[in-house]
Amino acid sequence: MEKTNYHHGSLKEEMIEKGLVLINNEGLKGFSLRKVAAMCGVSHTAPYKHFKNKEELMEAISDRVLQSFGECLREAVGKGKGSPFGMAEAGKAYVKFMLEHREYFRFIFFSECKVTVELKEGRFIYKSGNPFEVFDIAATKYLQQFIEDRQKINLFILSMWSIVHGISTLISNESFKYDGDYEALIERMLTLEVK
Amino acid sequence: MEKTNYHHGSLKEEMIEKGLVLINNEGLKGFSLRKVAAMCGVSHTAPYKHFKNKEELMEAISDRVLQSFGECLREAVGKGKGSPFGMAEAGKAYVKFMLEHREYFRFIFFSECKVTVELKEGRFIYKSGNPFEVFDIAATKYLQQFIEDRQKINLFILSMWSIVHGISTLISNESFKYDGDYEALIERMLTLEVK
DNA sequence: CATCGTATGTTTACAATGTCAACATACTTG
DNA sequence: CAAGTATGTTGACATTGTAAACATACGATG
Repeated sequence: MEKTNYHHGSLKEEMIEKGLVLINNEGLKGFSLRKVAAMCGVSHTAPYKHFKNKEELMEAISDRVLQSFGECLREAVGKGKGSPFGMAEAGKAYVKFMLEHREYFRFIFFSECKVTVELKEGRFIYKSGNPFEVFDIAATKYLQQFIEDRQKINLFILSMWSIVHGISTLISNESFKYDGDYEALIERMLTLEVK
Repeated sequence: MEKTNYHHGSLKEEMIEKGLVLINNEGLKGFSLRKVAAMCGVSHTAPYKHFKNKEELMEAISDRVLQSFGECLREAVGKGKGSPFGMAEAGKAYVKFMLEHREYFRFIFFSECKVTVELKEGRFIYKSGNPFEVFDIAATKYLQQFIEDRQKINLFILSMWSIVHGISTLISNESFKYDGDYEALIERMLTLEVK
């Protein structure tokens, strides 16, 4: 349908899609606005009609990744119905996403990061869709059956997030390497913690 | 002693020192080889006589940071003599270092990272001085008294590293914020986990 | 339907950065 | 002292982000 070539038609969307491809191929370091523009067959300043600057493009891409990240997590927790280890399921899904999409994981957390959670006056504050959400959900769904102390639950949630985010960060950063199956290792780590 | 100005005398060392200053002042994003060179009052290519490239300079700076990081950790674990919570002490020290040197922490882990640990054939492999070392030390010092299963100890060590690295990463990255005292929060998180 | 304003692209230019090559200076060692 | 080497400088270039000025096409309006 596009003959005229001058107006691209859906550059904003394609910038995001090609951006995802570039991240996959060249990682965080290789990512540049000009490369993405070139991949879209467009001049290097065209993107500025759709994004204020590079950071805004990166945020748009991050949002896209975070969306599918969130979907993976919600689905994983949805499966484990009533199991007391709903938290562990959430944690495993978190790490699994990183294992299957290392560059995406690095991108959302190692570049300008939009994932923000606040613990304020004893309550977690975050935007819906934030990957953290899955732990909060799992906690309300399972953990409250065993623990009533709200503060203790918060600590547990935060610990779970920390541990899975920690190991994910270490692995995706190549700071930690393992000669076995990562998922099995995580499984053991998490059930050890939950005991 | 330096009159002649042409030969700096100790540029390599000063590049590292001024690099640390720059990281403190402008963080990871503001760090550039040319800026550090300028801070040393030297042309922008002079550093290439001492460092192969920017990355090598960053590694030298990282090494310097890792050294003081390691000292903090070893000291912290050294203090808690015989306490079963030696691991928690190590963990608290890890996070404390991040809290007191956020930009350094970000630098060593978010740029070209030299911190590498391998779990191979049931044993941790890492270079001496690696911040991970403190957990291994604490484990041999305290944990072995309570747990004999080597694999379980490994999982515990890895979990401890993950949780403190995770929360450190989240905080230094501003992904997690808390309206109270961070150190107290960590304390509660770790003792909750150790239980 | 013609026109004009606006959305969307292009060209050109510039500054910051990493890096290389050619050259300059000073230290050191025989 | 002379020569060679270590250390600095100058100048150049490619890559990148970004801004300004200009070009084109789409769509609403008369």
